[in-house]
Amino acid sequence: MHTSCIIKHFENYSPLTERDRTLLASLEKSPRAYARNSVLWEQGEPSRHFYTVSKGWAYTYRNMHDGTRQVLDIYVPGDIVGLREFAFSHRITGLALLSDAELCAFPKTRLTDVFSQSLLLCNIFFMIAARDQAILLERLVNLGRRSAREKVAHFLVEIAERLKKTDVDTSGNLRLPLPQVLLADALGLSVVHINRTLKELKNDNLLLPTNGGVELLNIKALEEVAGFDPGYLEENIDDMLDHAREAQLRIDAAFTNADDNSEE
Amino acid sequence: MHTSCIIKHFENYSPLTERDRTLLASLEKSPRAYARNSVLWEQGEPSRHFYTVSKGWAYTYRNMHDGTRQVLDIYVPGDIVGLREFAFSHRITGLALLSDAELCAFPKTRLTDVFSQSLLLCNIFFMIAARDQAILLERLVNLGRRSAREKVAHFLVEIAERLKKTDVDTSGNLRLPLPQVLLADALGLSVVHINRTLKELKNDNLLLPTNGGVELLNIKALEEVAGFDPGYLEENIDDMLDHAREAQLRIDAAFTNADDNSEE
DNA sequence: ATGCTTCTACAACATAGGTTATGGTAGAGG
DNA sequence: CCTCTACCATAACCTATGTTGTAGAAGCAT
Repeated sequence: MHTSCIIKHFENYSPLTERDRTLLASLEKSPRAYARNSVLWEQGEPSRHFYTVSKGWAYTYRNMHDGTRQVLDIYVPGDIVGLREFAFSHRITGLALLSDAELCAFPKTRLTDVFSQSLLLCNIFFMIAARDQAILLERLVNLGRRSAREKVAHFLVEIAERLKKTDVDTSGNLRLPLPQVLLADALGLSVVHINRTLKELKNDNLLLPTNGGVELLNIKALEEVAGFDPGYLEENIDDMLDHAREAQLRIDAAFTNADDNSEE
Repeated sequence: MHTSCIIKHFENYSPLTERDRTLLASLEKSPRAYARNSVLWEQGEPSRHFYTVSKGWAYTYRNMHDGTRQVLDIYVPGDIVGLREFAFSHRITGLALLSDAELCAFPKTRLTDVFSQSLLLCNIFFMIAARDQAILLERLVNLGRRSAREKVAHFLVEIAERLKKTDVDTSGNLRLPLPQVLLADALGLSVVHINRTLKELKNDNLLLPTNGGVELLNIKALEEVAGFDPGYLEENIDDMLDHAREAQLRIDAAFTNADDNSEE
């Protein structure tokens, strides 16, 4: 039996009890493979499932009326996709793949069941949502108040940083499978200008545009260029999770107590 | 005794049981008044509380190294502030006021307690987080792929739309207390260009820059200019909440059962 | 009133980034 | 092998928006 990708992901945050693990596994259908450039859904379609990315790269986007598009976020292995549609019956963004990938679907409605059965998992889900927000926030800053050069550097560095929490190999030079059109649509720039900017950064020996992607040569220096401050990726959650774990124990105790009594 | 502002806010989403109401009220200290331009916190400070806005306007921002700043979101009465720091021990953005205001604080740590005691409230909190994300997403699109004119129109219209769900009077012309510097910092433009753009929109009879704010004269036409699609503000959540309510009933039943037995 | 400060207004000039166009390369598929 | 399709590269030219600077109006403290 394969190791569930969502369990692996959650154990990045906190050790899980056997019960939590069973619970998580229960809401996961087996992973499914998709080809590069597949569109998993378009904006407007009904949204009934979340997905976890177990292999490969994905991105969400929004098509504009004038034919342009905005890329909103990139997903790497271990990320959860679609959480933000919790409050919506329809997809508010499209999802497509940057590489061949494997994703696991699980139904939205079962999320509340999980909440009811494990306080710890409920808290972790909430934290993941908070982290997603922090990333979007930083992306906002990026679009609003940085030059093209800084934008590109910051975007690349952030993704490199996120990859570190993954089982993707990040030793040596890192190659990100991000074509220049995608960078343009993510950063609100034109492809031409992305190209100009990459050339500049290449001349400074910071990166190397390769076919269909970018190879990072000097992450440290890129962080410098970007004015990158990793604070928004470093959650500090142990307090909260301890609290949740204790509360869970109290609940369990109450239940067991009642059960014991009723069995006497 | 005053009506809790957070209860009012939550009842926008769903009717609450008496128990839910008590629970919510329990985590709320009484509202406190703050003066216009107060800074409630700076980025980097420890974050121990959430706030609900019961009166007035607030905004979050991020100061950049080069002295510029990015305004990230505006808050109107009924909004919850600080949820995104759930996963962080420190503030990742600053919070300041646009007008005299009243806010209620409640401690972060108690949120997990609420989660454990009411599935419905837990779900509503999650939905609010999802909605916040949807708003940030739209703001991203705004910054990435729209002209100054569209940006301004979209931003103003969105806020007008959000005000409708509030007990603020939205009949007649709406005056938003947003100075031009704030618009600039929110939309990634210079004050001068904001000024130019407002002048244009004023010539088209769409709005009227008033002292320290903007009066909207023709929201319909502004929506046209912005290409505004309100979908991202219209959650569809009844399914999820029904589900949560049922699950809560099942849990309660199990508990009561056990209790009854133990008291026999 | 007097002077602060904050916000608005507008002009002249500068530039980052957009647009259009053309050509190149590498892989995918018949 | 040839064609198609992605993606990349570079050039010439254009414009939306930024920068700097100056000035006036409105609110606020003394």
